[in-house]
Amino acid sequence: MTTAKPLRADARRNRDALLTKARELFDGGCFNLRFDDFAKLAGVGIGTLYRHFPTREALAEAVYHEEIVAMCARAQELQATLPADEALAAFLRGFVTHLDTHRGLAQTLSTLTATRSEALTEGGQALGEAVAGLLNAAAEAGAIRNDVGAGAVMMALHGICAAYDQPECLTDADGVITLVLDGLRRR
Amino acid sequence: MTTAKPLRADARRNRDALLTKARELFDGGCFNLRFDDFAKLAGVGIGTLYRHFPTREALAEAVYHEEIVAMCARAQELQATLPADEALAAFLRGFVTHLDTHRGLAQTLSTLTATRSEALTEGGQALGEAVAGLLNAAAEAGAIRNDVGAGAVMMALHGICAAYDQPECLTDADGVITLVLDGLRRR
DNA sequence: CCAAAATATGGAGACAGTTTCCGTTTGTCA
DNA sequence: TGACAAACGGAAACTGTCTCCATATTTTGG
Repeated sequence: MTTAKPLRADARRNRDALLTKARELFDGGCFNLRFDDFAKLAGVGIGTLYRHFPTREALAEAVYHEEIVAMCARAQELQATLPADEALAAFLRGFVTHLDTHRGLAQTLSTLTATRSEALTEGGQALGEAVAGLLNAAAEAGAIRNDVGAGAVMMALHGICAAYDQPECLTDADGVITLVLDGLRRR
Repeated sequence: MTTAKPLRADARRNRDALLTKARELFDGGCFNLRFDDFAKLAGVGIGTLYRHFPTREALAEAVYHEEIVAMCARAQELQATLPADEALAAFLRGFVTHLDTHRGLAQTLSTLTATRSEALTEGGQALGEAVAGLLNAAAEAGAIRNDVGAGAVMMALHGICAAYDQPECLTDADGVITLVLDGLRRR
């Protein structure tokens, strides 16, 4: 999935420039900038922009994808260095923190990707698997119940992402995580 | 908020036709139908459509608003007829059920309203207050903890709404509700 | 019941953002 | 270094959105 296409040097350069600029603008909260202006801002022609990212959503997806990959890596890392239940808690809390430091990005991505796409579902799945890994490990260690799946936890996270524009959200986000962790604890 | 404008007979008729058609189409999953085609479908001119609902989002909001009003009424009713903790549980479970029977609508509304608006926030607040009412009653009755606010529960619900397009969602949605209810229980 | 006033209608056309297309430029490989 | 392939840029065509106003409908008051 990562290979299969040896991109020409300038093409890669442009693609990266677009992606970088996109992340920057998205993080700043610009989600409906004119598409051709965006090309200008990134220093490439409109045609080039379109060749790399046929739609506004494709661009968002690419950024989103990078984000997911980083998240999954983090899950892996935590799982390898902490006890199962701590890894799970750390991941979930870290998720909220990350979101909080990239509010703009989160908000923009959730807006821009509202029209569900294949790539998006796929990304969600990848993240879901990472969460499932954390949950399974904790369940096997006897630290949490095993009758509620990773999908449920993903939904809760999704809720946090989706709501990330209200003022008091950090408190509420923490509340959700608390509810999820407490709800998961074997009683 | 409900009064203040005695609408002319034909105006009301057209408005209702638009709203009804919108609900029907949204429920069927059509969220990016051409706006002028939509007008034709509802049997009115484009100008009329625009006069009543200046944007696509305004239309979505109107439908969303009706939905919220119904939800709030339900909360009120449950609260009046059941013990606090049962009312809360019934409301949350009912929420999922309702969503499940109107998948298309839920999905469309969440897509269409991704660009947050004032009216939307307002609607969310109304629903949030209804949930807060249920929570407070249950907390006072000593059935649940009181250190997690309604906002957190709202976020979880939001997550359920937002994720409502995956195949296995009912199970996961139930999982979320279970986690929330168990997480809320005083330990 | 009718005329005047008020309100609403519809859709042609102006407009803005999107997307295609192709002549030119840049990179690659032998 | 030359020839070929890949990528570039942006003018122009296209597509959906939204405005505007002459026409039609409803309401009001005499």
